[in-house]
Amino acid sequence: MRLSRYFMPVLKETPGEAQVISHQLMLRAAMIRQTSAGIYAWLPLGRRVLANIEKVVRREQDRAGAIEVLMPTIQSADLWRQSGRYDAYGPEMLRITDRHDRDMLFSPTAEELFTAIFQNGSKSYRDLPRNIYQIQWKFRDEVRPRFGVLRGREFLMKDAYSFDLDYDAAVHSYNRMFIAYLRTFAAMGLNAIPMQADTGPIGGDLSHEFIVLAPTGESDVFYHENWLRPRDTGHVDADDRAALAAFINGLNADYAATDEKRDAAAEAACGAALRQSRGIEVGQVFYFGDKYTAPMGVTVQGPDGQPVTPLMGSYGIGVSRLAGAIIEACHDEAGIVWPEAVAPFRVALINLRADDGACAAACDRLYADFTAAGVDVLYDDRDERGGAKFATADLIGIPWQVIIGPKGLAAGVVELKRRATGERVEVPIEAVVGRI
RNA sequence: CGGGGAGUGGCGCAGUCUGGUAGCGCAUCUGCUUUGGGAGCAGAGGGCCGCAGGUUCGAAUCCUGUCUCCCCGACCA
Repeated sequence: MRLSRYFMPVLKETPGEAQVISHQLMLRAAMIRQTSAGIYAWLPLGRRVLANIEKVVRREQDRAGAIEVLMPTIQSADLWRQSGRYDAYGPEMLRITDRHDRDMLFSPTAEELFTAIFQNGSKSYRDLPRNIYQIQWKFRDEVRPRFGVLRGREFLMKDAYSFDLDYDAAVHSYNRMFIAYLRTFAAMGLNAIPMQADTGPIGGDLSHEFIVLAPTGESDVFYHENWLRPRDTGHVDADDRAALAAFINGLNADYAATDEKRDAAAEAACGAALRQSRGIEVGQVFYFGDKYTAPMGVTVQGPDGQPVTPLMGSYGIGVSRLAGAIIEACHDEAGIVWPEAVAPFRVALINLRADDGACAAACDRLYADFTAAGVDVLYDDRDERGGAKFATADLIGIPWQVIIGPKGLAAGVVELKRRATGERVEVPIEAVVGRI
């Protein structure tokens, strides 16, 4: 993409409405604009980041055997009356009336609809287990939205729902999502710690929140210092029920809990290794058995011909929240420092002298080469001074900067700068595409 | 929802107490110079001062109402 033709209105000054660093940087880097409290427009750069986060989430969900669907955002109140949540959910649920005065709502989560759709297509125990997910916008009418996309009212979320025949199988489904989550967050450059968690309005008796440590986080969290070291999940076979359970039980032997689930005895056992911090929740997994299937009358026919009520779990990842959470974890004084997996572009191509014919020609050629090689490149071909281009590239956090100026070009080299470390090396111009 | 604060060009702010032709920095546009870390000079454009009433000869400024946004708390993916 040529910056001279792009839509990327970066801000030199921080808007007064933004308090936390990720919110400030998302506004300054032209990722988002607020349209009302807790509701944001996603500009091109932000949209690319969202798409990249989705890509990672989708890859790990698919790998874990989950199947993607897409449900409506606007739902009828009927299903929610069946489950009893229409009254239980409270004012957080955005309620809408259509022209026929029918009660509708903007979905804050989708257990009811997934359960109904599942029942509609599943009659036999042979149809189990299944795990179905979507990546879709949700709305929760928070009393006080804040911190930009970390706590918006409208947010993009991956939500998955598992259906199993018995408790052991359901726990295996839970464990599969558990390890998929560890892999998902690790792939984005985050160390997300699974912590014993409250189940809230979803209900149920087994739940973990995945927490990214950050001083601006909203939750107080408590954990064993072992969690500061990221865990390797590469060797675990998620299809092996016993091995997976053993791995996850091993992880959970190290204490980690949110404020509501603190355990004085377990904390005492940690001794000096106990840590306290603030954290951002980026995902949560729940097991809740027949909480929805029973009241909604969902059954499949078992091997013996008798009806069986499937047991469920649900699994959320805050996709739009992750954009903010990653920035909280990955930034410096100059701006955002994107992990490669989610960066809006991989390379910022910086022409230091747009008025110099040789520089422009070399840049145009490199731009074509990068594009042909399938590398996402943002080409700063604006008629600006070098300093302004460096500041912009640093602000928006592109992992690699390829810098071309008249001096280097005369010697046949360009400069390659790594955003994360600031490290720069001179590379022969023909070699630079290969280096990335 | 309880408590606090704020709405003035795109962004950041001053002006409000004490009513009298709406200002500054950044950004934008034009020209010239400049060109390896947010350039300099000169000129220009852009604002029913959140909205609605009221007081007054006259309101960004005073009064009443209302909307919106932000912060602390309670609540939450």
